[in-house]
Amino acid sequence: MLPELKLAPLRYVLAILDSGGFHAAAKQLHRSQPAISMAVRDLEERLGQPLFEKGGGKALLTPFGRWCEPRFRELVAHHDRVCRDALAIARQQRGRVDIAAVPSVASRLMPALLAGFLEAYPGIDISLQDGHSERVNEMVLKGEVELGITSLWLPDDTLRFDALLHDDIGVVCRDDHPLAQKDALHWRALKPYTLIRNGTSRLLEGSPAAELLAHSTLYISNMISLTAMLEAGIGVTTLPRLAFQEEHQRLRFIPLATPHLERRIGLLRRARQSLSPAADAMYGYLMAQLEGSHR
Amino acid sequence: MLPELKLAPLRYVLAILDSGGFHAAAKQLHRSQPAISMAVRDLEERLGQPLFEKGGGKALLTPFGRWCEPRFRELVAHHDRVCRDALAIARQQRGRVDIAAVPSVASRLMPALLAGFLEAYPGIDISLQDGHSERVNEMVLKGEVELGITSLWLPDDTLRFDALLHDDIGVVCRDDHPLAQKDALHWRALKPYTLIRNGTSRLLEGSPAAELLAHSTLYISNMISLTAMLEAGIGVTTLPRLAFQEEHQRLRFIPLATPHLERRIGLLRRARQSLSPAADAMYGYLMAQLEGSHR
DNA sequence: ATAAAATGATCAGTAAAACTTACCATAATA
DNA sequence: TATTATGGTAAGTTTTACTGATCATTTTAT
Repeated sequence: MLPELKLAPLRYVLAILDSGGFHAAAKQLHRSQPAISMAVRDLEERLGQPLFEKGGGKALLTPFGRWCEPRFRELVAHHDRVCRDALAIARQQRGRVDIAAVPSVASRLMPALLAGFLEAYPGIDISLQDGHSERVNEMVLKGEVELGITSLWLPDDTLRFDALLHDDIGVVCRDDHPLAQKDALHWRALKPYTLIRNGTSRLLEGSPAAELLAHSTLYISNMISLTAMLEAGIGVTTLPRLAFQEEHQRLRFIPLATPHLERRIGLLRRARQSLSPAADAMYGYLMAQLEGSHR
Repeated sequence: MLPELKLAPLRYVLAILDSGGFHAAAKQLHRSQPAISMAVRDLEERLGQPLFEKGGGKALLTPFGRWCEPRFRELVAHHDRVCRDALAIARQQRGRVDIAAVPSVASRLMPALLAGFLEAYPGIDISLQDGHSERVNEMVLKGEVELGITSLWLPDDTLRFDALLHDDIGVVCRDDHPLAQKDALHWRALKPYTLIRNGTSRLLEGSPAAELLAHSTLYISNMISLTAMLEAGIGVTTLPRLAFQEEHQRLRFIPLATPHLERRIGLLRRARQSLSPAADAMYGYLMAQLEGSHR
């Protein structure tokens, strides 16, 4: 029914018009002149009407050709636009990544990392949102973000986790607390004190130290509230080192030596789903930057 | 630099998405399945990114592929739109003709002709304007109209004239005028009477009757004014038969027998310029309708 | 007026592309 | 576990697009 107008002949026609003749167009397009003639003739046959006047020695458009010219230009321009945009995205010169990270990573690690990424990939837009690890997990799973930076939650065959760094668990208390002078702790050393649980406390689960959780009666999810509690000397808590905010001068972080606990922070992505070029750039960048640096 | 995205592979991709698989798309497109696979792979290589997920058995888009899909659809749709419109014009199902005609033809011949044309070519828009032959000539020459219907003015090698009909020159006078009873006239019979010249009077030039013009002191260009003058009995005039309005009951048309003068009415178009498909339809229609009918 | 140079068209042969048939590997289905 | 999907691969064929040589006209220059 509809003949297929290939783009090359359309370009030939436009080149003829722009350069003023078949020979000039041929040179411009690095083709032989008969190639141009034949392509134009084929195009005219498909359309059922000549585009160029046949008589004179010069290449002049017919009225039909004059009607066609602007549409051909638009169509070719449209093609080139789509082509250019697609390539820019494929080449990671443009695009967008949506990332989610646990708050500690988002606030402690990402600023420097994103600054470097923004410089390396100036055309890529980034959206970063934080959430606790469960929420990050869910966002990746639901496709709300392409990449998550989190501690591994539930190993899932629809998700893929690539470890980036290990983050030791420790105890945080005020500097005048009896524990504050220690260099390393055994979990039993915490038993006499009030333990404030927080969002990261479930990292203790499955270890001997889990016993502490059972005796804890205070749970604070918000990090700001938690540090306020600790600064008020109400109790102690456990935190991964990365989640410990060093700028609080009266708080101390003491590594938990026995059991040695750590969370594995890494990149989370859907397993059977490839990344967008922009996300792939981010993925590669993060892997390269954090490879070995904190392990 | 920019790779050329051929339209066929884009259609393949869309067909895969619409039909849900490579095999189904192949059947729908009347191609073999490997043809689809190879075209898609080639397209992916050109873009530098896969469009479909490789792992699973099903045809699922990558994020990059999801970005591409709507643009591919738009591009293909754009192509089809241009293609369809161009074909409609080429096939004379749509388009526009601008015509100019001398007033007599415009009012006496064109109504019936255009009615027929409108029926035969329902998609074609027509613009008809009238003007004296010199003006029609100029409009065709300047490209203001594609076709003129006029008596040949100056044979010009940039214009082409195709005769349609011969229009006899005669004398017009009131029914009580001495000449009104004659069947045919010799030019000298006019000498005693007041001759009113009009726009068609120069048709007498170059004939013996031209002598009459020298003695005429009244020139009326407007046909309504001219008939009013004739009805008032002020004088007589010469007119081609087609320009004589038979609905004026008190006016008579007497053919000029000696010299036998006629104007050749025909189609005027630019010589070295082909017609738009719509104008070509009009040209062919008019030639067919008037061929022989009035000659 | 004549020669020279330019225009686009034509034709045969060739290189490139797109496609088909046959077959393979893998994943979902019965 | 056999079956029937899926899509991928390879060799061979058809189709398309192109080149090089040549021609007919028209325009330009002498």
